Amino acid sequence: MITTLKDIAEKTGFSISTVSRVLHDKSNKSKISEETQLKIKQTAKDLGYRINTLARGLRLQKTHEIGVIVPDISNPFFSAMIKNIATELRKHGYNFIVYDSDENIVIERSAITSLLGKRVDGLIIASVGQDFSHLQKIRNSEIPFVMIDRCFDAFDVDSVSVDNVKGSLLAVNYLIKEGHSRIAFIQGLPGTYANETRLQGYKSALLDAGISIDERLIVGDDFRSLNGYLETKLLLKLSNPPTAIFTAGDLIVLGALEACRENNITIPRDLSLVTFDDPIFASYLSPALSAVEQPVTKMAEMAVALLYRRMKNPNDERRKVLLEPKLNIRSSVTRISMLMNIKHIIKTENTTE
Amino acid sequence: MITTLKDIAEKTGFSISTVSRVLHDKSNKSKISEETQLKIKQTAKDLGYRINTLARGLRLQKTHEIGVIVPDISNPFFSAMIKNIATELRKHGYNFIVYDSDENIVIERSAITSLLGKRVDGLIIASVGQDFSHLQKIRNSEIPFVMIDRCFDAFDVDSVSVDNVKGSLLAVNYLIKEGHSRIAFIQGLPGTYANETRLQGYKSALLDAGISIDERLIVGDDFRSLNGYLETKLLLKLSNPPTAIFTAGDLIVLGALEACRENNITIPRDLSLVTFDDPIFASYLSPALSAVEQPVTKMAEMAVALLYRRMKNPNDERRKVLLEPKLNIRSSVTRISMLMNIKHIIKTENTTE
DNA sequence: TTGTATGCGTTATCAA
DNA sequence: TTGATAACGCATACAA
Repeated sequence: MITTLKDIAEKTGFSISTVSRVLHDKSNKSKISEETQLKIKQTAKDLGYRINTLARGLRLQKTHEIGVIVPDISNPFFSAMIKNIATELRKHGYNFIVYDSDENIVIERSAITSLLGKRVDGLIIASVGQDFSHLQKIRNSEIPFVMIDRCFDAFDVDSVSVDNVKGSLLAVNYLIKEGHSRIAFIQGLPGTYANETRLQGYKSALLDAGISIDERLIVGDDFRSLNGYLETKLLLKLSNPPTAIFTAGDLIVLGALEACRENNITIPRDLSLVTFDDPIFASYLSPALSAVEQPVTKMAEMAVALLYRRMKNPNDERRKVLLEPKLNIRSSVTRISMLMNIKHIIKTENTTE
Repeated sequence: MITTLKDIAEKTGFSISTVSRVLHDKSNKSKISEETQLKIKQTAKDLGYRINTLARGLRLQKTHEIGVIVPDISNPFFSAMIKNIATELRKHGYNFIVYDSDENIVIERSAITSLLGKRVDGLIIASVGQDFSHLQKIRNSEIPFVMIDRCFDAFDVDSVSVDNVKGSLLAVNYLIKEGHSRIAFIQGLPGTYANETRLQGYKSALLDAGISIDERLIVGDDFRSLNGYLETKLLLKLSNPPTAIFTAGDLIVLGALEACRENNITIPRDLSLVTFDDPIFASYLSPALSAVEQPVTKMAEMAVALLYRRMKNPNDERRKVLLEPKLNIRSSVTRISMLMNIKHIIKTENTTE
């Protein structure tokens, strides 16, 4: 059987309250004799007592737990984020519970329900992000929460994300500077904050450079690798294929690489590639991948800081923090001239039946 | 305020039990009039009622939660494992809570305490694995649990892991077949099941081939990338450096690659490389990495199956499941002749000051 | 068909 | 210094 305070009380002859005080009350208010303390602590140990946090949480109306929801734990960006959030929360003495919504808003909703059912003291959410009606409800209740990475412009809550528009600008401007004008964008999940802002950056970079937007070069609908694979295959089949691809996330680019390899496309010779996100393995890929890096650690720190502030001062004004992205130039982009561009087109037409 | 059954009872005029039955009792035992049901359900919705799972768990002595502990969420192998466990548990209608022990046995212990405090119905643990006294306690209590990936031979519990010895044999035999005899092994955390079994496979492969073991070629002490980096640097400085390195995990090999790049070592020309674990990005690395693949999905399925079985039949005999590894040969290994071997040594001495 | 009463394990208030 | 008791929110045996 699982040992409870009652068991210890019966065994030692003291009351439940005394046992509880000895075992859990740090406040030192009531002085309990050394002898009693020792006896109780010893039998607690003997019986393998472990506090029931369900009961404690119920009684205290506080769990000291923070709920965290991310769209995909196996995405290196998010697993790094989780690690950093964990470290940060531990400093504040909080525990946390992670949920993976699998990029699925239905699962996200049930994750929130589940977390609120557990009466977590706060919530950090990287939303799938197509809709925020379910989040509106949280904001209206008194539970503190902050959004991270996947936010909504139109939704007034504490949030921290990277400046996605700027990140895309950095990447696409770089491609343009290297002579590219047919630049494709493989999107993540449409309608999500991360995707729309990155798309926006892509478009304005082109527009600013006087390059008109070719809608056939804006493709894809998912942040996972299969999407990158499929869309790259299709892009390569275009009669006038792009000379460069900019992908919206680190998993997408992996799929793109796979497609290129299958089609015997050598990067950067035949095709240039830049991606949003800069996973740990980017510099070891073949070729080393130029990528837009997000400040994950800082994002996690900020998110926890915002959450903590909101827990202490529930009525502070809400803040939206935008962090700086950074372009890491490696070797997946080639400089092209007009002539090379034409050569490239002819060649691609021949190789991809 | 957070809505409770009581609030709904007061608002509708029915008793708490009736409300509870309408909202949660699927057993259809007590017939409650359509009218009552509708009224209660409606006000529950209006008031934004969410069940308090702390209270329910306390009352039911069942939480329908499974605790999962892994040494490092950001390790692609474990994050993939988590995803698969999640999928599998969902099928059985279970929720789950993940903890990251950060390869730290102290954190692992507190994770277990925390999880048991939450009264999870079962536990799946990939232990840091140097010691199992804390796990012994769990086994002696009645909570079902299974170990995954990181097990203990001497500890009789349900467990599922890959045949690590065989995995190493596969990798090292392959290197030997390609002409290598000076093969280094960069370990993970010593004293852990995964590490010791992989080391054992490494050693017996060498011994079987009549190659004596050079202890200077067995290095490292951690599954993370920094370890791979440092040890590779040191190995390259040896007066008689290895012609091949076998690493114990996917993060280690990333560090090794970094070290090689910094020292202008070209793989596989100057050095061959094989690793345990086959992360999603292995085939896109430069060069594509030959790797020992673990059947993650099957491992997760088996773990959940074992756990489920133990929950239904607590007294079944305990099982240790060993799954088959698979060597994926790509292009990080070169065949060497005796002559090349000598050339290599001379060259390496020149390049690495 | 619905209500009453009890207890799950804990903490806090009040009393001794 | 210690104990009795109520309450947290819920589910269920038993009553009505």
